Amino acid sequence: MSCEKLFFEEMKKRGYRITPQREMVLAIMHKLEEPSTVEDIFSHVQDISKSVDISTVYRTLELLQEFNLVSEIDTGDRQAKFVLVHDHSPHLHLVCKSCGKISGIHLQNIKSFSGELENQLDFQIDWQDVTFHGLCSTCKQK
Amino acid sequence: MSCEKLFFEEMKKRGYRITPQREMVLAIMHKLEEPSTVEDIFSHVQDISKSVDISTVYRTLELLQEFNLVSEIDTGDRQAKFVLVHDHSPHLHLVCKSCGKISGIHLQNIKSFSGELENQLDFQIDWQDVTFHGLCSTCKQK
DNA sequence: CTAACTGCAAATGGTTTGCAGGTTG
DNA sequence: CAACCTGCAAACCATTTGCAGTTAG
Repeated sequence: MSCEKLFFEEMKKRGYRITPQREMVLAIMHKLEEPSTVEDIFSHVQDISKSVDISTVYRTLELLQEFNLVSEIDTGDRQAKFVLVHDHSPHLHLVCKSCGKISGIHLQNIKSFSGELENQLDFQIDWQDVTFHGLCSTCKQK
Repeated sequence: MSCEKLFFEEMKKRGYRITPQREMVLAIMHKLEEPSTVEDIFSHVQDISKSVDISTVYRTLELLQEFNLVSEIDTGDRQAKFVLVHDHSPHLHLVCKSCGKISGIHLQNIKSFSGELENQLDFQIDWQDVTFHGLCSTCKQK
C-alpha cells in the first residue's frame, strides 16, 4: 500500500484530520533520503511555507510514528533523527560511531537471530525501537 | 578485582584524584540494588553530606562509566538510570514497558547470538550500550 | 605548590504545552 | 458548527558549563 493511502486510511480510522501541514511533512519525509533531525525537516517545511511552526512538525512526526510510517532513531547525540519507513514494516537501526552512517535493517533479515535471542533472554523485544551503536563494516577495518 | 581496587588503579592511571565525593558516590552505587536516577543517587548522597552538589554526582557517574564500573540505561523516559556493573564486564539491559522492571544481562550469556548477529549485519555492536525495550517473561503472558 | 576538583548559579536546548484563534469534515 | 488543529510564546527540566575558591598529591 502506498504511504499516502495508508496515511489517509489510518487518519480516517482514528478520526484525525488531513491538513496541509501534515501532508507537507509526509511529502518531505519522502524526499529526505537520510535520517534527519527535526531542525532539518523543519527547514524543508519552511522552504514551502514560512508560517508552519516547528511544534506542528513535532506533532506530525509523532502521528506518523503511530502509523509505522516514520521511525525515530536515537543517535546518541542530543537530537533524535527521523526516517520514512519505506515498506511500512518495522526496522531497527545501526548508527556508526565513527563515520555517523545510519542504516536501516528490515527485521525479516534477522528473524532467525531475533527469535533465538528472545528465547534465550525470555524477553519479547520491541525491535522497531532498537538502535545499535557501533562500527560499520568500513570503519571496523581501520 | 574489587570495585574499589579497580577504581583506585584506574584513577591513578589517568591522573585523576580520589575525593570524598567520588568515594561516596561509588559506595552508594554499591548499596543501590535497582538502577536509579541521578535524583535518587543524589538524595542518598545528601543523607551523608548536604554540601555535595548534584553536578558532582553527574561528573562522578560519568567517570565511573569510563571504568566500566557503572552503566547507564535509557529508560525511555526523560531520565536515565544508573547501576553498578558488579562484575565489571559489559552488560546489556532489558526494560519491560509494562511493569518497568530492568534486568541486566551479561554479554557472555548471548555470545553465540551476538556474534552471529554481528556477522549477519556486518556491523560491530557496542553491546554495553544496548537497551532492549519490550515485555518481560511475566508480562508477556498476559 | 599547582593541577585537579568542587559548589554554586546560570545557561542550555531539544522538546512539550497552554491557549486563543483558525480549519476541517 | 463542533471538534480538531495550528501558531505562538512560554515553560520544561534533566543535564552541562563557567568560574572562583578549595583540595589532593
